[in-house]
Amino acid sequence: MRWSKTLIPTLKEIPSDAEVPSHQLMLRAGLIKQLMAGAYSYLPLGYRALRKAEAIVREEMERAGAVEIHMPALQPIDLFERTGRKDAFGNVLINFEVKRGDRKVHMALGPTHEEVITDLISKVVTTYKQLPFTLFQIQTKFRNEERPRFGVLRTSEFLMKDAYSFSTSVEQLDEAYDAMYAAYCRIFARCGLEYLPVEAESGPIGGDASHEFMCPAGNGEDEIVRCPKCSYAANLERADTGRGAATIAQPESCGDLTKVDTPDVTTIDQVSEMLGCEPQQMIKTLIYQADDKPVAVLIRGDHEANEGKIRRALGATNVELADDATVLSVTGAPTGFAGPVGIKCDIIADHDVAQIVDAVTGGNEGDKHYTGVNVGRDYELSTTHDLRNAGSGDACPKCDGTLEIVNGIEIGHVFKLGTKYSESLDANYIDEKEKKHPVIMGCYGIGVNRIIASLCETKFDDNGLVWPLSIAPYELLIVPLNIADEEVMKVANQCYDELSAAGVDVLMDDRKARPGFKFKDADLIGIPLRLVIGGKGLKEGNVEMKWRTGDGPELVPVENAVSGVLERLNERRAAEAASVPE
RNA sequence: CGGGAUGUAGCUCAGCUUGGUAGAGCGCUGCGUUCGGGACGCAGAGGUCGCAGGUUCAAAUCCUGUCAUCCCGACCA
Repeated sequence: MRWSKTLIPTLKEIPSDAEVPSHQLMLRAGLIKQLMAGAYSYLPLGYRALRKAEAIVREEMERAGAVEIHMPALQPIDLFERTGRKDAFGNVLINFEVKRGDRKVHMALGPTHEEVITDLISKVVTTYKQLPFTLFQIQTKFRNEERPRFGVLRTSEFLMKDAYSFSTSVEQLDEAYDAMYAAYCRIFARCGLEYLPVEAESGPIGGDASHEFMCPAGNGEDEIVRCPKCSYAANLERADTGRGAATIAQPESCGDLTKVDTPDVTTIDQVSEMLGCEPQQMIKTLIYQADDKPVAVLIRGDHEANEGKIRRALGATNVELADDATVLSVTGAPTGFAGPVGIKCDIIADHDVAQIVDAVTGGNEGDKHYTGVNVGRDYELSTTHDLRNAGSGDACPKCDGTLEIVNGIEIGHVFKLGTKYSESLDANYIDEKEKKHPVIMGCYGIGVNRIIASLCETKFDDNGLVWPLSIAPYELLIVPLNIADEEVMKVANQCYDELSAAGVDVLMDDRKARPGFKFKDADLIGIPLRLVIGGKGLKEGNVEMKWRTGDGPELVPVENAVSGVLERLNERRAAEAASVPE
């Protein structure tokens, strides 16, 4: 492609409404242009990069045995009503009514396709002989994000690869899951991304039923807990701590249990300020409704409760904070004054709670708190659990290391769904004995735009983008320094023709511009290899080659220009391929 | 949905406090000189100052409303 024939509107200055690196660079390098919050046009360079990522995703899906299909983005709303996800999605689901003759049709723009594909399967699969298989598609998804942000990192319309596996047994599901997991590792490695598979909250199936693939990045919206010493990594929701159950005994010396007045003071911060104590001296008492049974959950004041852990510790299927009426009936006080002393329901506590000597808790009476609360004397515990979010400094659950928290961008997610959708949408098969079973499903998503955005967010320097060869919009940039010089243009055109014919993605900067101008743009758009053809070099019979991040240019005789480029590109391709796991 | 900020030329911004002919740099067009890391000169084009009301003889500037964008938080199958 000749620069003069395409559209690459580079910007010298940083647009004022871009804050994170990927947003700034994608705008400056002319990859994208905003239409509205959360919706961007992809310009030629951006779209080429996106399509290269898409091609890699497609290749690896097929290599893993998945088969491509294409489903409608328009979906009837009743599918979401049948799975209960119309309410679950809430405002995120873009849905509307359209008129057709004298009736109205209520439809949604697909935020994902579990419903549609399960409905499809329910209509075409009848017997175990058809299973297992995995289908995938690469398609635009729509989600009404409450707050789109960070340029292309979080948008209301985005390109997603979504795959779904259909199995008759857990073993088949595991096989499909492992194949997708391996394919994801290859995809992100081929895309030149740093990635980290982390354990994720897996819902009712439990076990290692869900992994998120994260790209570590300071501006990532997700928090990852990981151990620098071993390979343990999990998202904040899911991360275990290496703490064991506490020994539960009344402290040897402790103060008296005292009830104090704390009018209208309900939060940890307010109480600690009024009573002059630290939050870690306090016990947060949260009243949860666990499958319709109220339970008091004790967490140290400075910690955050983790509902997934609470649910697992209680063996409950559903856990949510209790309403005010329940709180009143259990504690005898309005919300904000709950405490373990004399409470009228079961109590479970986090490990750290049992260690607190002379704790401050709610008084189970309006406008009252207790001080000097001690386990064994003022309330009883039989054991303790891990009920809170892990934090930086906690012990690793897998080794003797110390956990740290890093931010990341979620670029992929693999998930063992089980029969949630097949049951609600009647996707069944019959086994050898003609017995009917719901199909066992898995789902596997990749945000294709996020591959590009994550690269832009993590691979750049002061001068601009630094693409890996595999995703770069063009592999080679030919820069004739003076387009008025016939000899220069002759060589440039010849290289362009021959390299294009050899299958190289070539961009030639044929603009009438001064060399410095072209070099700046070349760095900004970050094409990996640069071939500079100038009058000075040609006099000596040379052209120049330079990698985007390499040291100064390398002189190569004109006659070796084409073969030199091909050699270098092949070497780089091989080097990039070498980092891809089997 | 709560909190904060910003809307003036394609981009970055000044002008607003104290109302009185709409500005700069970059970019763009033409001509000329240049030509190895965002050149220079000359001549130009380009803006209903986000939008709508109001106050005023007069509003980019003051007031009210509204819309949009960005940031923080809540939310995120």
